[in-house]
Amino acid sequence: MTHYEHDIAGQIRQRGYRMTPQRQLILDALCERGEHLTAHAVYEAVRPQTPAINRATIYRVLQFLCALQLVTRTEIAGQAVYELVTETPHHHLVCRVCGQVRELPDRYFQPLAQQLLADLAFKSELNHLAISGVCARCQAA
Amino acid sequence: MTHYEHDIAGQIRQRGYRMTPQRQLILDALCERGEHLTAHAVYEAVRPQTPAINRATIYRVLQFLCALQLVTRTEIAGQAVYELVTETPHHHLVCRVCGQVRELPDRYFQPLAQQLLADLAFKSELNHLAISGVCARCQAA
DNA sequence: ATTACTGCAAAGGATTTGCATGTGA
DNA sequence: TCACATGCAAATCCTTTGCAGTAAT
Repeated sequence: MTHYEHDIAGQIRQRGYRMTPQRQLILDALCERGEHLTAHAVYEAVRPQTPAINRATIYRVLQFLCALQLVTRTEIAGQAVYELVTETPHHHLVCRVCGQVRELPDRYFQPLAQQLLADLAFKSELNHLAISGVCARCQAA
Repeated sequence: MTHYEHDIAGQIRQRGYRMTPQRQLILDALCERGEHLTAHAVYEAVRPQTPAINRATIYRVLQFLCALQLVTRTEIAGQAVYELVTETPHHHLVCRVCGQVRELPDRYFQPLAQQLLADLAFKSELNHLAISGVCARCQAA
């Protein structure tokens, strides 16, 4: 029962929805791992604790959490992955060659976000962006 | 037979692969439309001219072109879309509310790309990035 | 007591694969 | 010629949906 989950449970109820054991477990999984998890990985993480849980529930809950903007969905290397939205947004550098994923602090994007707002009045939600490229190690090789 | 396609045919052959009518037609479709096309849209665009073409071929050719970095694949609003890589890269602002997609010139990303290279030695390939947010019109509403 | 949520099972859609045939270099 | 590509059909994977029952508020 961490800070995030507490917060989230409150937000869910405030908006007129219900906090269920399934939703709690899925949030726990997303919180504990921290990494981006595929729907399948969430399913596997939750199953030991609730073997009766259904895949459809996983998908519905993830969709629900995305709609509430509590979770983000990104495609990395052709796979849909989900991650909790935190107070400190971050992004990902994905190496096209070795597949390594590295986190990137949000401050790299702040100038861009400001410019988009100033020039185009576009309010970007840069929460979990994946940037493809080649990492230092693979450039050397 | 445009500039791009000429170039591309050469690159394909140089690397030891073959230029087939199917590949040419798929490239034509991507070139003429310019927009991002789904695999299905490519199929529909090509079918009038080669009714015998198979969906599997579309997928195989798109995969092949992505591997050669002649085409990019991005997910926009949950849909995989493909687009020719051009000399003038561009990106996309996707409004979360109304779904509108607007092009964004590459120069917005150049400072970021330079910083990633300088700080982290990461050579980003910012070719066809989708940024989610809320457009000016939807912010007002 | 309501009505949101879940499990189940089946459907749906997108993408991949094995294999025989065809074709570009 | 001969390896690369395509067509066909079936398989696979991911995700969604209808419905009846269950549980959170």
